[in-house]
Amino acid sequence: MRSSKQRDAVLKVLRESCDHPTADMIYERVKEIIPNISLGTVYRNLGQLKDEGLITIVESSDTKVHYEGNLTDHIHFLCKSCCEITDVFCTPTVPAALADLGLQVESQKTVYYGVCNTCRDNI
Amino acid sequence: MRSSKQRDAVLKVLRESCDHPTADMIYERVKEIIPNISLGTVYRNLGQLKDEGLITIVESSDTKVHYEGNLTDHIHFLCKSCCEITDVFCTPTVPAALADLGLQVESQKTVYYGVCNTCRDNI
DNA sequence: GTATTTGCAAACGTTTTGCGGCTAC
DNA sequence: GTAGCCGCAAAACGTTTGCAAATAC
Repeated sequence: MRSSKQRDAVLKVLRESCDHPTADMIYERVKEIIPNISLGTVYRNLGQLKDEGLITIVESSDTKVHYEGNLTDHIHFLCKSCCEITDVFCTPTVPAALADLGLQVESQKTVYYGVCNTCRDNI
Repeated sequence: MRSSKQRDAVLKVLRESCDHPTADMIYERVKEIIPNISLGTVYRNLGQLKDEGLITIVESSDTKVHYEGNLTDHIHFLCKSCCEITDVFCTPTVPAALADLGLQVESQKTVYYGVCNTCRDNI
């Protein structure tokens, strides 16, 4: 992967974003640095950065894909009403930490990542 | 919400699916019950069933939306390789339960649901 | 010099929507 | 009878891709 100012700008924007922006939100922000960047370039770079493990995708129930530039270990609080995701940095007892923030947990969903047995056998 | 055989069929298919099908997967399965159902109807009913809380959306990193008809409390194991989601029903120590299934956890992501402070103030 | 990246625009796949006819109640 | 639902098809939306020019090394 060669260096490019477009990719640097996309990564910089994502590192400085504490929300979980979609591709077009990132596009709008990157345009402030490189006004003539194209949306296709943003998508291509997001894909490459993801493949390199420099950014992650936030699992969402949205049609749009949400990106995350903060790789620090943390969990997400998702508002049922506005769907906004609040980052919560890990503490021994997460629900207690959320309660301190005034956030009342109604339900939770946990996703564990790894390689399933079928795939492991095929590699 | 009035009853309709189309919506009943969509719900039945989802209740009997242990994978986490997308709208067009559901469409294909419902067509076996109601051959002339249209894709638009499937989408409309999925939206209504979701609004009624009878089904949920699986948070995914996909462009397509995945649906879930199993409302029993459980967590998801997502394969990094094939992206397939395995349901794991709750046990006191989840990673141990996964180890018993031969699934090695590399990382995890937890999402808590509720209503954020801003939304609570606006209601 | 060449392999990678870019901007642009067209193509693609998923989801939503408008419409006239049908159905449940 | 009428409000809600349907099938159909077109539109809308997010994302991907092909191409010729520009760029990094």
